[in-house]
Amino acid sequence: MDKLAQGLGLGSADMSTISGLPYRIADFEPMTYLVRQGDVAIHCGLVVSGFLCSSKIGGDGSRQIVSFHVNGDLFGFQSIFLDESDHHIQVLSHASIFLIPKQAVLDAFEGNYAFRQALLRNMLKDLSISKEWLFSMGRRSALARVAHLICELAVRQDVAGLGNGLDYDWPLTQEQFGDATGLTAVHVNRMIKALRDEGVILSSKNKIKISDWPRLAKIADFTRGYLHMSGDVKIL
Amino acid sequence: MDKLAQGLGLGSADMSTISGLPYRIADFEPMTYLVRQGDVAIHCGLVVSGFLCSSKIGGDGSRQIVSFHVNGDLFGFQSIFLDESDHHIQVLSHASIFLIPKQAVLDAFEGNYAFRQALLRNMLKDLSISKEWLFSMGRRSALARVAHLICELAVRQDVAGLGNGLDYDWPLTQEQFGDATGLTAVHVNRMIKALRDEGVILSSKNKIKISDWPRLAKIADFTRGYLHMSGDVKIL
DNA sequence: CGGTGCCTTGAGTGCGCTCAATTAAAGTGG
DNA sequence: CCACTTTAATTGAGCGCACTCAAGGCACCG
Repeated sequence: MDKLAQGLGLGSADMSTISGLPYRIADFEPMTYLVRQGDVAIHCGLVVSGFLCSSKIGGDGSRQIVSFHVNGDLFGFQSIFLDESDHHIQVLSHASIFLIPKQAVLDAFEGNYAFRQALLRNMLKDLSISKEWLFSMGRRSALARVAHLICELAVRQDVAGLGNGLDYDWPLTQEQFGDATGLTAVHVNRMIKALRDEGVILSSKNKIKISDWPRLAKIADFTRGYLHMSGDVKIL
Repeated sequence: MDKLAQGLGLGSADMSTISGLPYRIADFEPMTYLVRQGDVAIHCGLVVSGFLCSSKIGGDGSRQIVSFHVNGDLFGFQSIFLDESDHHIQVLSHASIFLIPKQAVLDAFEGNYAFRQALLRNMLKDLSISKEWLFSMGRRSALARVAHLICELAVRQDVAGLGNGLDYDWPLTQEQFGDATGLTAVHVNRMIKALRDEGVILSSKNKIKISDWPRLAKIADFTRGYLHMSGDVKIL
């Protein structure tokens, strides 16, 4: 619960504001969908623990992951003013989620200073990450994109209190990795191999260890500014 | 001024809230930068008239446009909680802009219901568009991406009260078009030619006319849901 | 111990890029 | 009003990055 407050950028004193909401906590199995594209979403969410993604499916069935959600992240707010969700929200690991009814979110947004500020910060961060991803997709090579996402998740998982800085649980299959970077699973595999051969990472199925952060960051053209993290990051 | 209120989704009664802010209106020449990546931004903005873009420059100098701003759009809010801007904001046409000091934005966000709601809607829209662009960049072909941006700008300019639905002023050079779609100017040129040859658009240097909207939307895999427009659109 | 998912690697193809040259359009100054 | 400059659009030729299709390996799980 304290980690949660931290993740939201709230002091423990403010936590009453969050726990004052008519939330309910629910646990989910890996690969379950919280919201499907086209559904009418009734809840917004806050990740207590676990790893989620939002994705869009195109007319021809192709899939693009558009964001990840880790501990402390708020998500699902686009649907506040939109009846049908224009994206999926999917749990990728075991996860515990605060579910907050849409109307309660709007009420808290109006009535609760700490929540309002937290939501604003969260949305600005989300927006900033989206735009960095846009840059990645448009202008970075496959190798740089793969390296960049590894860097981003290292920092975000670290800030979320997971893993050990340069050494963390890798939450994605190569298929999902490809869906997030706009690549095919096959090509993601080759890029990971290239990074391994270069000696900048060590990876096994569910783990990753960054053995040469400066070089990886260089390959990725990674700077953490866009993550809007206030500090307390072990890396760099 | 009424168009402005409309763009913000505010009734004319609420306009006092906006004009109560300590704004100043400034006019800008095409191609001027309002904010540069790395600058400390002191203002946020609201487009009264004109066409702007936000862009990011990578370590190697490559450029990616990450969003456009048309009449009624609020922009530059990422810098509220971030000292240095992580992107450029550039005026592409002659433009009139409300400039609102950062602190006044925060004050209005706390003290002014209409402004708070407008900002929330604006950010959700911005986020939603970013994610649609991510899908475009990751999963759509060059032809579809080009077609998709033509569709998006048609609808947005239409809602902003510009142009004539399917017939509007095209605000971008092919270089900029490429920067927005993650393509080179040369390839954008070829894709436009393909759309012209297909008979779905007519284009001259500064104008575009969509001669077959259904087929263009089909090629683009375009649906306007993600634009969060409440209605009043001539197209479709 | 067979099944099933995921990772890995190879071979060949094509989309979008690079480099380069030409044309068209829009200023700009004499 | 016309030479001159500059910026944008257009088109061609060739290349390479990432894709597709395909086969095999490895680990986990019934």
